[in-house]
Amino acid sequence: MQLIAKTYSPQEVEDKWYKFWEENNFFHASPTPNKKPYTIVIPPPNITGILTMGHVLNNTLQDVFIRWKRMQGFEACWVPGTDHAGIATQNVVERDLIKKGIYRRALGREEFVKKIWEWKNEYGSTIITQLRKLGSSFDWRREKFTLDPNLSIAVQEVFVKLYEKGLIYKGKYIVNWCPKDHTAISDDEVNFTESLGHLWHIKYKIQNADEYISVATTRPETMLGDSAVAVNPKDERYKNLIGKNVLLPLSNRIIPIIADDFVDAEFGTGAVKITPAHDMNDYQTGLRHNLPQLIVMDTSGKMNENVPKKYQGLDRYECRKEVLRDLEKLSLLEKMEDHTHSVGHCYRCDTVIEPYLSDQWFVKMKPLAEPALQVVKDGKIKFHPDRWTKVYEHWMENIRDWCISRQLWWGHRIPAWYCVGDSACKIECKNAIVSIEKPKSCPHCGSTNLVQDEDVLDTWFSSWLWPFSVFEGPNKKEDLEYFYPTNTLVTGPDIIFFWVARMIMAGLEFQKEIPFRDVYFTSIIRDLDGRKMSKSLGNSPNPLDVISTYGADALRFTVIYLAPIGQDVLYSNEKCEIGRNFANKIWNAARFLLMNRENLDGASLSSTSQNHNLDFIDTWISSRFSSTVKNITKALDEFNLNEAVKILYSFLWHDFCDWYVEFTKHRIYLSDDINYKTTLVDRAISIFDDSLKLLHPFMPFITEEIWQNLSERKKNETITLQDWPKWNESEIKTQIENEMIYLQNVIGAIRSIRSEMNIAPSIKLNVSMRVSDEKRILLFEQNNSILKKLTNVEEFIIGKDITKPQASASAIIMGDEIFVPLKGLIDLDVERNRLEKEILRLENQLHGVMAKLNNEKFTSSAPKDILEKELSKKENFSSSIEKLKISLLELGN
RNA sequence: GGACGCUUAGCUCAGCUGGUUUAGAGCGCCGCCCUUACAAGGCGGAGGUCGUAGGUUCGAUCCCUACAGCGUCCACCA
Repeated sequence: MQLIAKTYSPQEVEDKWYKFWEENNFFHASPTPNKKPYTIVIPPPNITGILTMGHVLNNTLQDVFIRWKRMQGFEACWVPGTDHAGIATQNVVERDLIKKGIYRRALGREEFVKKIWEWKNEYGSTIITQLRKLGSSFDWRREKFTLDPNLSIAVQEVFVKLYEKGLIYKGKYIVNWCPKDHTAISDDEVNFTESLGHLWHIKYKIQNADEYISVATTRPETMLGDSAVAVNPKDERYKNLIGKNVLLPLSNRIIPIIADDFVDAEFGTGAVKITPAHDMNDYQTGLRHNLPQLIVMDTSGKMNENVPKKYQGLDRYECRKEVLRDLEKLSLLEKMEDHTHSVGHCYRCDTVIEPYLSDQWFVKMKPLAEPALQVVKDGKIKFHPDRWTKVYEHWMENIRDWCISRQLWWGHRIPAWYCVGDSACKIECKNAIVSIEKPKSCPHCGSTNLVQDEDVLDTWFSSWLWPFSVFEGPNKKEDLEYFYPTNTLVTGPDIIFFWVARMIMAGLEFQKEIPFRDVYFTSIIRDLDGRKMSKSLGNSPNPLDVISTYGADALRFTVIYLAPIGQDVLYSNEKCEIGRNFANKIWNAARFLLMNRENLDGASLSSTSQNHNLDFIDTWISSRFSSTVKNITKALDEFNLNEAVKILYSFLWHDFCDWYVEFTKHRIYLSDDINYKTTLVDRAISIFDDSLKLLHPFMPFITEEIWQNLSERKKNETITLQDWPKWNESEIKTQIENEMIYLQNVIGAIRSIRSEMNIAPSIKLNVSMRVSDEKRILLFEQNNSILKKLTNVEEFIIGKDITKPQASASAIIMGDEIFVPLKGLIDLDVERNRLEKEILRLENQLHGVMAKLNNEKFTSSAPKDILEKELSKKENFSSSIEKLKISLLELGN
């Protein structure tokens, strides 16, 4: 007997078992011909990340799938790893260095990258190591990092392939520029937030006329880069101005008034200033009208040399103030109104994005998107919940090219080279040479003076290869063949475009096969007020603290218990009491069994125990267990872990502990037969043993701890590798389950009467029952002494023709009448009240049934079985009412 | 502007393609119990006209329409 403590202490067992699992390599998977693979790749957390509740949910779900499949006999492979996270990491390390007085630019690229690697080697595995605390059964031998040499080669190969296929191009386009991070970011990395701004109306003077045209803008400072003023061609107000020029204030440049359909005559003044280098729409308009693209800011968002001297060097917002002040002085500011609009922010640092014209690399997405759209439409890849497929399809059908170059130092450098040549240089030499290796010389002029592109690739450009790049290495071919495509991807819906969609494209393009079959989109964890967990709000609990107070199992169980598929979860630490209390319940069930086992020690069991027939309750619990296995397996197959955990909770707590153990307890106490007792305990242990297996994927630590103590185990035996229980359809016995419901109701009724009549638990009662059915009488006889224990009844008098004792409380259970003589124990008014209330309730029910039955349309068109059910309901209700009325009458006498 | 989701007990949510549930669970609440596994527990109980208004149907928490509130995503916003 080792389970002595009355309450379970996770802290004392969790680390021990993780170490045991890891040292025995239970989680390692390798291609095994006679076993089916089941593969999950972790959504690689950023190396700068710390463990959040989001990670907890995400990784718990994956671990449940993996552990379950492993027990089902699959070669289950869960690949751990981390993401280099370009901008995020570079920022973190740069900030770190600044504290030490070291500056990135002074350090130089090579040294700075070296510093990041040092940082990575020290802190980069923090988060993934923390996942051990959660019990995650990763194949640690396969841990990967997106910047590992093998994975980097994969990135470069893919880049070259796409380039050669014409799907990667370089060009000057307007992109989302982050002035703080000094890099372009993709459309998807921009967060729009509504904010209150202003709409300024500025007067531009028409050239050679004493007339003005007013333009409306939210960004006056960009007027320094204006190339035109546009109006709608149908706008009567401005028709005569089209083709004329205006004098751009402050810069005093002459720019044309042009007509373009995109201008909405209703908005603002109906005239728009066009700044092709600093606005997405204006950029397009500029192309249509062949307008000059004047860049007026530098990469930090400060005004550059293309603006009048007084504005040069000013930050864009300071410049705005100056421009407005100057316009005011010139009386060119017609009016200012409040205007709410959405403003793009950098998803990393929240700085306001500047649309910025620059040289960038892009991936042409349409050709990649088409097959990726198809596999989802065809159901080859399924989303759970399904509604995300619509979102996916919409995005894929309207996909835009992907800007993949980043002006950072940390990441995969673009494998493109430029001739910076010699005197012999030709125009073609300026073109990029795309190649994994540095070319020996320029193919055009022969110069050996070549430099690599300064930019690195978007982090997602390595992430989208993750489901197959993780298998890069010496066994690449076998591993890929065996483990790819992976089975299930578990991730948040927030990265459906960033990551999920792109992985599908990359899988199909480079492996000619989908990367995974099912995508499980997790819930978003929020606080009790429904706010997203975030560092700045300080509302995100540290999972490690939660684990140390409640235990990893409790945390795992709780998040799954709280997270139905596709719904957000409102979480607070206190909710972990659900999991903790459940763990404790399991713990005590184990204590009960083992204490009894110990008391019986010495009794031999094997041969004699076989001689004892199964009691009613044994058949019942087997039936319940089989249903439970069946239903849990079904729920897991359907990705419904929340449902699975509830089924298990209810089975273990209510069926097993509340009823089966309670019955068994009294069977043990009532018997003198040591063999019988031993049989009972062993049966209970056997069912409990199997139940622990069902629970193991959800609560790996406590189940291992108990399982190891439940019987003699061989060295290095583990619940982790036990077979997932199978159910036997023939053991599911509806008849038995109904009989049990009957008994539960009888017991419940007696307890209820006792409680409502305020009869002390210590007072023994006598109970008579008028039972119609022979089988039920038999059932009573079989369980008589246990029923007496469970209800504290002195004597049951059961029969078909029982007369109601005087002054007794009564109740009706599934047609049978039960009488509890009260002989002065209580005020009969209480009972009268109780009966009247019950009669009223039944009468209401009957009323509803009669409404249906009196409706001819119902009786003529309802299906037969429904009709019969209503008829039998009617019978039951009216006979019950009658019986209760008689009881009520007798009470009055 | 477009799409999606949510609205059921005081709180957080189930209710899986219309009649088997007398609308359930956990927490909270009320009452009784420290009964030899468990007070992180046991037993009993109160509490809901299933967001509003229509419609389909013999029958609607469930299907349809409109509306309201909350939330999310996409697009656009001079």
